[in-house]
Amino acid sequence: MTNKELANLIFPNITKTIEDYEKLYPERNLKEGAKVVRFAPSPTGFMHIGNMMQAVINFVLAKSSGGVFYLRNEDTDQARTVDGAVDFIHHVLNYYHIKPDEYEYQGKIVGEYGPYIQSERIEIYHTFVKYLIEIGRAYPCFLTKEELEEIREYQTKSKKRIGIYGKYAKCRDMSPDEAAKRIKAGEKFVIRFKSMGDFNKKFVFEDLTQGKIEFPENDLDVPIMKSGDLLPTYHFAHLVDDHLMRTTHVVRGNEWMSSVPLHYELFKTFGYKMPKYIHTSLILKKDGDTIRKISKRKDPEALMFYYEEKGYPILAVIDAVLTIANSNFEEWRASNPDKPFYEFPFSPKKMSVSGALFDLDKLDNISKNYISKMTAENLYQEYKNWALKYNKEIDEIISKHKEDTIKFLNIEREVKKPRKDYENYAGIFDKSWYMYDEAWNRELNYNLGKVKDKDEIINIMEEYLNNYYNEDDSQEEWFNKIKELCLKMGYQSDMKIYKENPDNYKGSVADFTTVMRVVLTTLDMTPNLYDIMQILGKKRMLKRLEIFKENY
RNA sequence: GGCUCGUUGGUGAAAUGGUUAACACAUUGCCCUCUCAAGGCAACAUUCAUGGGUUCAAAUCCCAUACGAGUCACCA
Repeated sequence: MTNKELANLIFPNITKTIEDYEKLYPERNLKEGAKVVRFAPSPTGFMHIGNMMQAVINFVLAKSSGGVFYLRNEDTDQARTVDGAVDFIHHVLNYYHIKPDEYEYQGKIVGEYGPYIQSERIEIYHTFVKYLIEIGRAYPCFLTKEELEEIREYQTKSKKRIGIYGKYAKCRDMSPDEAAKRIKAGEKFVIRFKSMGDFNKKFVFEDLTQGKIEFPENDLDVPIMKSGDLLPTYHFAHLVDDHLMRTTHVVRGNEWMSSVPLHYELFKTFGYKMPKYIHTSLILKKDGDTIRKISKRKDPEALMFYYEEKGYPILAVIDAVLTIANSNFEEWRASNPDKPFYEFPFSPKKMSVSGALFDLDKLDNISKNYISKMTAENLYQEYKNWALKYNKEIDEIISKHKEDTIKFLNIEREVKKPRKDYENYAGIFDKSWYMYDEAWNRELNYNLGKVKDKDEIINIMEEYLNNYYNEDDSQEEWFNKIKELCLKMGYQSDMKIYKENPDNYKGSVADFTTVMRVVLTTLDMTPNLYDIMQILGKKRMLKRLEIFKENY
């Protein structure tokens, strides 16, 4: 029996050849320098921040070069597939507006190079596997789990390199006749690649991020097709798909670096041009004193749910990711504050080689800046969208008081250096609840400062609200009146004079306004009091005073 | 254990043999100020994992050591 006959025995229904596919998926007709990239997650878990980084890098690479960004679903591990993972990937890409040009979802294929779901490409893989068997570069292997375990144990004990190579590749030189006999007898087998590499020889590989790296040649006979569902392994699918889909740049996690020798040999065997590689560093997490890989289980911020639930602006998350991904992004952003992120000239060489800690403080900072630059209307809309999804009570309140909410959000906003109060939408209500009467049915804790005497406080408030406050006053008039009353009641309105002789007064104008602020909001730290009073109006302020009388 | 990569402050990092080791975040202090936020001004690595070497000169080049990471599945 020949190899060809053996191949036919294993794949009796495969009639196409690899040349057929070559014609079916021709070279893409793109302008010089256009990059074809892919985001190829496996649905074995929910999309996390590391995936996000790759998606963003891919998107930037494609957009900035006039290329193609496609999404491929790597679902060859059927056993570990997680329900909802695929939906979530699409949701995230949509939510962040980093949509692929080509994809396949809910039965719809967009693009000429599909199917884009690996489990639907099984015939294609089989064609390529069949070809390898025909030319004698792949073979069925009948080693059982137990036998493999034995080999590994022996190798470990005798300090040999671990893996199926050389004399350990027991089925490598089996005659096609025997293989056929065992297949016909119903024995389980995988297809292994027959490596011709020499571990003692080296070759140089160039990674776009890390530069030239010297590797020993691959000499492992790695499985390329699994026994049960006959799906390809990652390595083989990578070869077939990235060749046929005409990928020019592969962005993938650093954990793939060590399979480069295998991939190199695979591409060489078929005579295909290898794509360029950008191996991204891991995202790490500081856990007490140790630094480790960020964990989906332990770190809520690892999963992309987190940022949406907290209500971080999408562009803030993307900027934070790019800040980690590329060391000169921050500088670029500083000089191009209004450009879309995908115009950033991403340079793989500027990627950090070692893993980076994902810094939530940095995200907060970026996010505060973004939110501070939104218009109040815009922020209200985003805030409402968030509340609609994650907090119905807040949604109800802010919808009912839309005008006041926008006014409040606008305090010290339309100025050159706006306030930076909020890092995400989830945090807004905690910093504005006191503006809503409905929210006052909580346990009240008045954060008073120097002046704590209840009668004195009531005295100040009544005097002020009844005889001084006028809602038509400008901020300057408002403050002059406060100073006037404050002097009259034994406080000092001039901070400099006060500081010279603090003992001569009941307090300063700051202590005086703190009383008002706390009665009206319970807090000693709020945005501009004048604006808050304007929004509240006299009637509600009097009501707040009543509440104070009852609760303090 | 084999292979590969890495190690600059609390964090992200710049510097690619040449005076005081950029910048940003965080932290702390001061100023401004009705509080806060913002802003302004400071402080924060006598030193670039450690030890040798090359050089007039090293965080930068070489060697060794230590430590860390990834990988070594019919998982991706």
